[in-house]
Amino acid sequence: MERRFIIIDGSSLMYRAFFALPLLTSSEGIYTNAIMGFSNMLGKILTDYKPELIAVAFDKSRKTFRTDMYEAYKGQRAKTPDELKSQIPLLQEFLAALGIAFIEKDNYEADDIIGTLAKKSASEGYEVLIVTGDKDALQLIEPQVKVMLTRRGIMDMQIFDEEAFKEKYAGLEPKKLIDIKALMGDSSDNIPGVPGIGEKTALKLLTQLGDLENLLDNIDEVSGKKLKEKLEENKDLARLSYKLATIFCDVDVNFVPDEYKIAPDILKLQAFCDKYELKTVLNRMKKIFADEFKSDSEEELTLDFSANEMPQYQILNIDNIDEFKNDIKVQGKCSILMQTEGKVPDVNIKLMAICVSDKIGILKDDFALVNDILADENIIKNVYDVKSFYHAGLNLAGKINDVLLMAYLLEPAKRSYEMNVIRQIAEVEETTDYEQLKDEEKIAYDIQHLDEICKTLQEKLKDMQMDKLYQDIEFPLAKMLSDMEMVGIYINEAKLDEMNAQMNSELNLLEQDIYGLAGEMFNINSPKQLGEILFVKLGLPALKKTKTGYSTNAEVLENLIYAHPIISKILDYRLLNKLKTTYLDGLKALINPTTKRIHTTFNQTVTETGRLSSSEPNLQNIPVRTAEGKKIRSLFEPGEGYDQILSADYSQIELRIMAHMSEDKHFLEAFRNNQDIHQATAAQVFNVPIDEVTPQMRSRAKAVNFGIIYGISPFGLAKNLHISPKEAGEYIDNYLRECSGVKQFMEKIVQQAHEKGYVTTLFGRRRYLPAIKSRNFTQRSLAERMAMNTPIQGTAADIIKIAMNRASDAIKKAGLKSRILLQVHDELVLEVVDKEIEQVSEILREAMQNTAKLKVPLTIDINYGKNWAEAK
DNA sequence: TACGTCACG
DNA sequence: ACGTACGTGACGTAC
Repeated sequence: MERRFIIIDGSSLMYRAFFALPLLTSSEGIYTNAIMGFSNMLGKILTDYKPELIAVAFDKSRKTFRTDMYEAYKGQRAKTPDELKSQIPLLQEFLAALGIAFIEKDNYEADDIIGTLAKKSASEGYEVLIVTGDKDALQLIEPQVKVMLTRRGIMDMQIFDEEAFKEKYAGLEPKKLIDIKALMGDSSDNIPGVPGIGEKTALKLLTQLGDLENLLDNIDEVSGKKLKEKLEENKDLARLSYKLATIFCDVDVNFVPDEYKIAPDILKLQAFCDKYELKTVLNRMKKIFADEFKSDSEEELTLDFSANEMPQYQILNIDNIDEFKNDIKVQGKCSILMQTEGKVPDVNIKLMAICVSDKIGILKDDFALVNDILADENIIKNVYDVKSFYHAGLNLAGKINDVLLMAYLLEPAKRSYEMNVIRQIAEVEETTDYEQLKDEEKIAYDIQHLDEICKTLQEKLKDMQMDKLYQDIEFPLAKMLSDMEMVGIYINEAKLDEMNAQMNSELNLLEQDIYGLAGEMFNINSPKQLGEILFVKLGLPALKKTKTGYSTNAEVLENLIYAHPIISKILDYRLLNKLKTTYLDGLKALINPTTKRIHTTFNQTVTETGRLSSSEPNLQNIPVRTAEGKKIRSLFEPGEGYDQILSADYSQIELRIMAHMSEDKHFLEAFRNNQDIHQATAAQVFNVPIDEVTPQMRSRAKAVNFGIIYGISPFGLAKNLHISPKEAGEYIDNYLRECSGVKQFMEKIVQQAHEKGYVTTLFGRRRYLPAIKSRNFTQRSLAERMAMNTPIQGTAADIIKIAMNRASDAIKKAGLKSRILLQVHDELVLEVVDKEIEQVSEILREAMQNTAKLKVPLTIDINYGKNWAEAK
């Protein structure tokens, strides 16, 4: 057995747990959310790591509460320090019942105790895992000491060993965290650091000169005059910071293994949980310590499990699978769930559950046993997230009900569609404390009601007339998206590296120029520091404020461009820095080492309008508008065996949909005659012949057309055109008077939203807008603009989704090698071979232009070239 | 975690 | 008097 010692930072984890959960109270009014969160975390660690020894360290001073956090806390009444402190005795009581050592020492922080214990136990051969929410502890990492950090909330953990640390901190050793802190400081720990040095500079200096002492001895070697001065002036402060940042590993605590063995006392635990009404905590702990408790009190244990209605399941294998399959064939349907691991295109199945009638089976390794069931087109399958099945290489046939996609269509405004959310959408009650279950139990629990959930969701879809939307659009699209994701897109890494080096040197020059013009070093990336420099030190006029300070966005800066030479440098710096960090660094990190391609995720259940979104990386916002940006786009090239990147994009699809829906006669006519729509609009609203429309008139008309799509308002248009709201209002009035069809349509759609509470697309996709009844002007106005925009944006999304399905089928049917790689809302991007270009173009025209029979034609433009930038 | 900023349609 | 153009995702800073 492994000798594993887990040391928990009680202070920081209580604090995290306190914030992660809503404020809970027992009926006697005692706060219990921190203890609840803490016990969840403890339970998970005990189950996952089964440590031999465990200890919880605490700050004796208990000054573990930063006022800034709870003041900023939103969504409910702010939590107070007293509410946290009152839960500390509960934690002590809880740990005493579990027989877990609780250590605190006068004048020492939890970190110091942890450091000391880690050092001593490691030297006696223990594998140490420190669990904390405080990054400081990373300096304690050694070959035998790892640190587990909580990220968001408390249950999301990340383990750091030496390697992981180096990856995060520019290859530096964990011990160097102290040197980093000594330079950059830490406001939350009251470590001053050297003013003007942030993480970026600290890492650069330490990579160059090793450690703080060596750096302070060799300040000459540092580049940048200002930086040198700063270091020179603040030597003592840096040394003091170093001391403050160092965790003291020589506290007077002895490491006696026996003191840290876990010795739970069932009666005490029961009394504790009864007193504070922590039933789920008791159940969880009983399950974990089932063996210990069995000998003591058999009865308690049976009582315990009757509290939860857990499904019974069997582990399936070659010997018992046939009976299961027989049942499925007789029923003609089954439910299948799985858990996967790995990233596209290397996805493996971790766990699979299969359910027929009330029988639940779990497969742990030989997943191929059910391949014939999956491929049987006579068997209906209920699943969750069909795209992940395709990712795992499974061949699915027969009617597939994906509860994820169905739930999204029913309620597209949900932030997530975990199974518990879907149960709620299907109005199926949860009969257990779901979050407390282990993986295997969760999947068994999820699958037992899947058929019932599915039936409800299907009925709802049918009632709302969205069953076709599921069957004809969203479900087939999942396969298409999976194919695109797995194929990925090739990016020229050598060119990317070259561009990165080039941008780095340009950024360094700009940085120096900016520091020179400002007269000091500061963090250009910090809007706060930048605002201070521009509007206080340099005394430039502050034109706009944000809720936290001065606004420094591009619009503000452009207005100041003649006021000071620093402004244009900052704009250039921002542009280049954005391109480098988001695109060059961001894309490089996501190149798959095996395929050398980038595999984005197309999210099918994110937007409220029905659009797709793309993430990790987002390939729907690759630069195109500036010359510098186009260089990034030019990195995307056809992969091996392909000749060109081809782009097919809809021309003015949203305005065409608006024309169709509103039946405005001017728009219908302009599109039917294939006119330049903005020019035609200008002629109409400015009442001039079409060939007398000036470029300015056209660009104003264009802005108004955009405004119409977004849900027009004088303020928005005024801002966009840099005119007064009054003047903008006149434009709008004029426009709506001339285009009365548009006006009627917009009024009708807002009225419909009021009456029904939702708006729909041409294909029946629905978006609820409850705020439309709000008495708050801002919220109601926003809902009204959404009511106008969603049918247009959403219909465009429906149309391109259908087109993708059709195009993909046609390409497959024609047996072509060319393939679709990306969708960018109104554009499809393909890699093609030269000899197929004509045929592919023909297929795309047919698939995209004839998707929907609108009252105006839908047209596409096709372009191709040696890279994505040239396919324009 | 929240905010500001900026990339795209 | 109020105070916004619609829909996204990623990065960096500061809290």
